[in-house]
Order: sequence, then structure tokens, then C-alpha cells
Amino acid sequence: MVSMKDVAKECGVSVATVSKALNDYSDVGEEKRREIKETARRMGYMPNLSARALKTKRTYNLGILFVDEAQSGLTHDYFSSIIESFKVTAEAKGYDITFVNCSMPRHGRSYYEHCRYRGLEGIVIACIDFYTPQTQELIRSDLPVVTIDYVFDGRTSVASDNVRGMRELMEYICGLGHRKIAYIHGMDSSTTRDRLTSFYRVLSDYGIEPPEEYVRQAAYRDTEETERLSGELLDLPDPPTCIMCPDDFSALGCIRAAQARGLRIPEDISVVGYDGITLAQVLEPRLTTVHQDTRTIGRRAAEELISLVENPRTTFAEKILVPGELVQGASVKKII
Amino acid sequence: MVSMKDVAKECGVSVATVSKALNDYSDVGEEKRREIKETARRMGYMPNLSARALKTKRTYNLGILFVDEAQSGLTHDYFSSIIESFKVTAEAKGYDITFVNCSMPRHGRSYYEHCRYRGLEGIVIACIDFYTPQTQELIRSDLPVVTIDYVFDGRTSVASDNVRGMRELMEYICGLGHRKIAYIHGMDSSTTRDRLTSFYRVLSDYGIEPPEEYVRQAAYRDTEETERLSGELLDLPDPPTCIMCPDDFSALGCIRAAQARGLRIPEDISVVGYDGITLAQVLEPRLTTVHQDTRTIGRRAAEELISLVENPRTTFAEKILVPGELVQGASVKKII
DNA sequence: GTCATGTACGAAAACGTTTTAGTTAGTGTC
DNA sequence: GACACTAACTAAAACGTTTTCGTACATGAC
Repeated sequence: MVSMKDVAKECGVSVATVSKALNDYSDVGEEKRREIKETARRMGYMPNLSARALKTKRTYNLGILFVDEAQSGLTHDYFSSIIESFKVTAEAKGYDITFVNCSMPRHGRSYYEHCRYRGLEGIVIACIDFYTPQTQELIRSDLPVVTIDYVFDGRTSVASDNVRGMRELMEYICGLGHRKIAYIHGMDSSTTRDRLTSFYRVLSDYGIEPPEEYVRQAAYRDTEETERLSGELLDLPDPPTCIMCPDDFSALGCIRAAQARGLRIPEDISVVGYDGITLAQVLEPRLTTVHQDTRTIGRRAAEELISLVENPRTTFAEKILVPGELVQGASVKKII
Repeated sequence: MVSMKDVAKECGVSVATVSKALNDYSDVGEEKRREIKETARRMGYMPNLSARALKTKRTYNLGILFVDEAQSGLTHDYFSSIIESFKVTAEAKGYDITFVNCSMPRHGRSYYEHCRYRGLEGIVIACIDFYTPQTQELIRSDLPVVTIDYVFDGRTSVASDNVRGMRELMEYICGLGHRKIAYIHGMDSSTTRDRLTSFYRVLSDYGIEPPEEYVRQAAYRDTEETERLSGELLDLPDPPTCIMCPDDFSALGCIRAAQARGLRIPEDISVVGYDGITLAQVLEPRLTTVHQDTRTIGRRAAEELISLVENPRTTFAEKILVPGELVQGASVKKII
């Protein structure tokens, strides 16, 4: 690898001058600067990031902590899209992205320690159990951190506005005349709680009190469980007219349960999801859902994190809520 | 940050001794070694990767080049699973994974240059247009490289055995009595060519010559195009009894086309996909497909790449074929 | 006592940058 | 011609490691 020393020798100047020329310092002559830059290019000079980082303490490397409880990891449309958007934004600003190694207990390093070791300048945390000691250590650490869909005091978070999204979805459904609405909600999390809040609030606005058996719990993206619970709901003496699923993917389970009973969607039973992933648009009938703005979530997370990294003093923790968008598919029937 | 110097001072020894103790060199006393390690732990010492890399030229950082033509990036089940598996394997071996920044033309650095700059020790290339100058430069470079689903002379590649997978799928379908089989294949690539090869070969084994209009081309994962083409196939005067789709996801388009015409699957028309993603198992009816062993592909890619990195001399380029598995869903009807 | 051998440690160079604190030469002022 | 000032450059230290080559001392052989 050709280093500054080589360029310096070739140009007959000192290493310091090369460094300054390349970094556009003011105290180097216009002509020399051009010559040095040209020679560096011609010789295929590449700055050595390790050496630079050693001096400047800057790596331009951001970490992303991301574990899927279901081992499916990246195979999670919602989070994958967020990460993709985060990646694009960060890369455009000159940062690289590396995964925070999560299978490191072997080497006896915690998440936080590993981040420090790897020289990550900031971390975005998504799709993870926020309550493990490892994660908490990281969140409470001195590293810049942005959390996705999880609010921690004093930390910047970017979250989908589930309260508003669910409200719009519910008002749409109620507006179409539905009164018997079942909700198979996901496992407890702030996301789930927000959605439940709007679920109950809108029902209450409409003067509806849902029977206890209309509200069930399933793991997110678990089609089998949602299929089973949907079946139970459909088999009720007084079944709902609309079933809300934890997310778009698990809605497939609900659809199966309906099909197994010879019920048509939406004529016999209305089904809605949440997320607005591509799948929702290509099902027949198109699934009514709330599209979460993953692009904005990822982008904002990157912007905030980089701002935190570059201006540690002047940047304050913010709670950013990103609105979603109601997607009126064809899976909810209008009741008179 | 506490450095070796601090530990050395605390222990009253030299920096050299600390380094040796920590790295388990033989020429440091048993007792001192223990004391130094203990002190380092107590003081919260973290090795500085930049400094180490500067000396050793080792970063323990692997790159992953991954661009989805459709901007969907990580939202691609097949490749996402491979990456996930790659990540897990590499991390277990002490390596970190960083994305090769693809939006770098701004800074005027090619993929290869950026890899060097970032100090990536090896690159896995997946899901990308292999024929761009940038990619070719990287493949032909001096960096250890493993390609996924693409064979380049002198380079290690890991690929799904599409020839075998397609053969098994075709033999299964023909075995069920189908003779009029249409194939909407993906865009030209080695993957597509392998599958087409087996498609024609098995048909020929069965003495079948498919009419020209039974073989169409669509982009992978493009449900709309597959829906349109499926429609055309179904509207043919002599329609096929089975339609093979580019992949599981695009099969949704085929299913829509069938539903739109009031056709039932598999009673009126058989449909098959390829990939074996989760979606295939939760559709009703379950989709017949070939499950590609993404776990093995990712794991093998990581193993090979690391071997290439650690033993540049003794490791030779290999072409690894990973067999898939026929998934007998319920979307193909038995014809008498 | 001399010599070889081995063990435990340290000094110092090196890796490739950045940056501080000069140094030199040129320019203009009076 | 002395002086201050600036522009353009350099020397050298520093960042935190690793590693080579010592050195010092002890041990044992003769």
C-alpha cells in the first residue's frame, strides 16, 4: 500500500505537507496542492483509516444492534426496510455501517464493550429485547444511541406513531359500520400498548365495549398462532365482523382460518393487518392495513444519530414520532 | 480510555510486558501475567483496534456487498437469510460485518477502493449486478472474495444447486402427470440459466416439447408482471395445467391471476414457486416449491471467506454447490 | 572462575496519520 | 537597512499497539 511517505518522496516534500494538501489546509501553496493531489491519485494512494482513527479518534463507523427474537434476523420486512433506509442515509453522509456483534459472549465482551472495541461512533438499536442487561448497559452508556420504537429517558428515539396509526385504522373500520371488532394484538411492548390504547379509545368513542374474548394476544409474525386464535374467534357463538391481526404477515394465518371455514374475505369476515409491507398489496383481496413509514424512520434515525455524533454538545435527545398511512385495501367490508 | 500504558504504570512494568502478557506470549512470568490480566480487567482496559490494525494489518472486519436492483435492499428473503447466516457464522469466529458502502460515488471511491480504505479483509458479494465495472474491479482484485450464486474463474463461489433443485421439482411435477407445464422464468443470470437447463432437460426426458408461448420471462419478485403473464397463459386456447413462477413471492401474482378467473388452486391450475421462503408455507394452499438452503449457503460462504483471509496461500478457490430441498406443498394437483 | 544456556523482562522502533510549533524566505513599511 | 508580517513549508511528537533485539540475572557444566 502506498502511503503519504511515498507520495511525499515522489513530490519532494514532507509528509506533513502531503497531509495538509490532501486535507485542504490553508497553509500550502495552490500549485503544490494540485501537484500533490494529482500524484497521490496517480500513485493510487489510499488513506489508512486505522492510522487516521488512531490520531483523530474518528472512525466514521456506525453500529446497528439488531436481533430478531425469532432468529429470522434480517428476514423481517419492517425492520429490514428501516435498516435499509438508515444505511442509505448514513452512507450518503460518509459513514459506514457495521453490525454490532451479538454472538460475542464467547469472547466475553458485552455489546457496549464490543462497540467501544470496534470503535463505533454511534449505535442504532432496533428490533431487540430492550430489557436485557446488555442492552440496558448500552443504552445508559456514554455512546451516542438512537432507539427505534422504544423510548428511553434522555435518549433520542424514532418511533412509528402507533397511537395515531391505530386510531385512523379503527376509525376507518368503525366508519364502515363495524361494531364487532376483534383484536389479536402482539406481545407486550410499547408498540403494542400504543395500539391497544387507540383500539380501546376509538371503540369507546363509538360507545362500544368489546367482549373480553374479542381481545387476544399472539406473537408478532406468528401465522400459526394467529390462525388458531382467528379460528376461535370465528367459531364464537357471536363472532366478530372484523378481525385485526398483529401485523400483515400474521394476517395470512387469519386468512387461512377463514378459508378453512369456507368464509370469504371481506364478504363474510373482514381482516386487517398492520405494517403495510409489500405482501399486503399483493394479497387477494388487498389487505387493509397501516403502512408504517419505514423510509422516514430509518432516515430520521440516521440523521439524528449522526448529529449526535458530530455535535455531542448541541444536540439534544428527541422523541420523534413518524406518522403512518392508512392503506384502504379491499379486505374490510362496508356494513350498510 | 485506559491504555496499555496505564496498565503498565499500575503494574510497574513496561508496556511491552503488558502487551505480551495480554497476548499470552511465553516470555512473561506466570505470576506477572495473572497480575497484569487482572489489573487490565479491573481498570476496564480495552484494546485499541486502530492501533492494533496499524501494526498488524488485521481488522477482523469482513465486508458484504449487497445491492438489490429493486431498491428493496434487505427486504429480500432469500438474500437476507443468507446474510443472516453469514453474519452469525462470521461473528462466532470473531469477525465483524460491515456493509460495503454503495452510495460512495459522491466521494469518488470505487467499491474496491472503499473496501481497502475501510480495511475490510474479505468481501462476500451477493445479490448484485456482477457485470458493472465496479463489481468486476472488486472481483478481479487482490482482496479475498466469495461470490454467492455467481461463478467467476479463480474465485470461490457458493451457489444454490439450481440444476438439481429444478430437476427434482420438474420430476415431481411430471411424476404427478403434468405434461403441459409453463415456466415464467426470471431475468437472465446463471441462476436462471441453470433452472432453464433443467426445465428443458426433464421435459425432454419425458418426451415433451413445450410450446414456445409456455416459456415467458419476468423480473424476480415482480408480482404484477407474473400476474399479467399468468393471465396470458391461462387465457391461452390450450392453457398449461401447471405454471412455474420465478420465485415464491411472484407466485402471488400467479395466484391472483387464477383467482381473478375464478380458478381454484390446485384443482383448476397448479402453481409452483421457488425459494421456499416462509411465505410459501403459510399460503393456502401451501405452495409447492424448492427450499434453498440459505443457512448452509451463508455459513459456507463465511467459512470459505475466513479461510481465504487467514490462509491466503493454502486455500484454493472452490465452487461450492448447496443442494436445495423439494417442498411438496399442496399447490400441484395429481393428474390421474 | 568461565562459559554456555535459559528465563523474564525492557527499550525502542515501527505502523501511517495529524497537528503543533517552529523555520525560512519573501514582501512591504518606515 | 531594520523591522514586522505573512506565506509556505518542515520537524517532530503523538496516537496505542506489536515485535525485535537487547540486557540482566540465575543456573548449571566444566
